[in-house]
Amino acid sequence: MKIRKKEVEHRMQHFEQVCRDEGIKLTHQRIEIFREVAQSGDHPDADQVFRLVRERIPTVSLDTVYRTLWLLNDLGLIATLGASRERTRFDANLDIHHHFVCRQCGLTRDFYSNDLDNIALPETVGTFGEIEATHVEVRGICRECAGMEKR
Amino acid sequence: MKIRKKEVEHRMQHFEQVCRDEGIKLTHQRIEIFREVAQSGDHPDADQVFRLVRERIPTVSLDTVYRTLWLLNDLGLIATLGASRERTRFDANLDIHHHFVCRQCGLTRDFYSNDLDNIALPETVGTFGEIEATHVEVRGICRECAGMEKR
DNA sequence: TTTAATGCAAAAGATTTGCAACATG
DNA sequence: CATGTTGCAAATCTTTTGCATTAAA
Repeated sequence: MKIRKKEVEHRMQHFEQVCRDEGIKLTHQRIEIFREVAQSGDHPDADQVFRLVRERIPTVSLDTVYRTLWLLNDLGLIATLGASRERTRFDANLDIHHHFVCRQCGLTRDFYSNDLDNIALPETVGTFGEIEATHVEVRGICRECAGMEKR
Repeated sequence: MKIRKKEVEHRMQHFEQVCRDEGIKLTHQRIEIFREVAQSGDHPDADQVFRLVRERIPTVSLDTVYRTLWLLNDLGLIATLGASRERTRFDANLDIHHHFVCRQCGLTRDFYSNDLDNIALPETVGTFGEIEATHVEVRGICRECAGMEKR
């Protein structure tokens, strides 16, 4: 899935602006790495970005791709899906439930809500495939990481 | 966070029943590995389970923990959080949006909904920490994996 | 020209696999 | 007792890091 040209251009401009503001050098590699993520609607992983960028810059290295993706993430120019940088976590709670996840330490708490269990989805979603489960993920900062327990 | 004893016992019984039904041997290791996940409300990763189980079975190995966790997952006795077995994926879409994720191939599609952007959360969630973002994750099987495009 | 960024190679980390020894049903 | 399961060690795969070289501002 490709993002339309107009939107990609807009994202590129925002990226260049932020880099200039932050005093971050606009290298050939960074521009192409950002462009690949910006024009893809497929939420690629580091290796996929690497392969795509390599078509245009054959000498690019995988570690530069990793460094750049995390840099872009820290600059708020891109985001990670799900609980990033985390390993797979397991859960024996098989009841329908939802999650609060701390973006700092990864702490995850279950919560329940009949309202959320029954939320209506837009029809578009049905066109993607067969829906099996819907769950709400709340991201934030837990009490401990926020220093709330000290007050 | 610990799950209450009654619920843990219930989970253990279900686990033993499923194993018997499936002809899967109830080894000392499997029982303790399942017990650790069943009694933890912290959604541990493989290494955390390994450390906990090792306190009771000092000779247990990490690879047995991995094998067992995936077995339990395949049996539907436990689940993984987020897009399991997947690497970190990146997204340049910074607008508020939600995701449809195929549990088979990992395909991820964005969708939008004002209703979902503004869902009300139960008060309990606020007690976990500071809420920053709420997003809905729909899990299912995409058209291609379901073989829907062939019909 | 100055400083930050890259590529390389190696290290570190996480997860998986082959196989002989062992425990369960 | 037969077969599935374990532990070990090694392999594999992913991600990160140190450092000399190179390129951006």
